[in-house]
Amino acid sequence: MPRAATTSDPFNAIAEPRRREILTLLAAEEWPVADIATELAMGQPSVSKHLRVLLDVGLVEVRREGRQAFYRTNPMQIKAIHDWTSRFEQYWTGQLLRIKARAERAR
Amino acid sequence: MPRAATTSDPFNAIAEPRRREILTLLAAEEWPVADIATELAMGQPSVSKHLRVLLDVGLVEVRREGRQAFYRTNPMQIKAIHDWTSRFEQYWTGQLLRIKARAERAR
DNA sequence: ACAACCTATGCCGATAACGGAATATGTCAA
DNA sequence: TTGACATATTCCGTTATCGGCATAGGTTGT
Repeated sequence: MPRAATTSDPFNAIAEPRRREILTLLAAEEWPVADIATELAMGQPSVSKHLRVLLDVGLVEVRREGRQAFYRTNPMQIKAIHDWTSRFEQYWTGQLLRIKARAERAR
Repeated sequence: MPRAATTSDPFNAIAEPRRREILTLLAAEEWPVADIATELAMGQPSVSKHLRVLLDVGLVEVRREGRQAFYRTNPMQIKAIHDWTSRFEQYWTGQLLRIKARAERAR
């Protein structure tokens, strides 16, 4: 059995490097599909398919205007992933403090 | 072409729900393989395979002692993912502020 | 209505991923 | 050495995923 569908799990949607590129691009402002394809050197159908996945998990939003579709990142969904990783924050700060202390003992 | 191998991309390794469970369990303290399997109700070979993936991308570390292998989460690698999501932080805080402002205007 | 345009979807072949069962590797104790 | 124990790997069948190409939908302008 393969993993949970990309269309239902934000973590899985993020797993694809191309989709992370798209999210980064669309973070600051909305982009039409064709421009995304040009900017990231991808085929238009490929971009549309990735956007479809990102849309299904709520990582992007669309605004349709005539025959164009403007996509933009929905940061709140990325916050969900950020929050999950934050649960480990106490451990890596502890680790960083130990590394720092060791460095100071060494000099 | 499928996506980048789980063994080379931390984001991809994290995409599997079972592996996230393992990481959460191993965050506070190290665990031997058999205990992980019992705790999470998974088969031992399955756990070993997931740990292998997590080890390859550096998300866990091992300490071998006799015939046991104690695994623990390596928080620094999770920090890498955390850092990527942080690039979007300015956008979701902005979004939260707008929601808050709208709520206050409404009451 | 027709053509140009932008975007979405369907089909294809190749590939990686998963779980489960069996088995291999390695370690300890008698 | 032999057997019990802990973990790792291999094999197998099933399924999701990706890119590329062709094409379908929907919109605008003539």
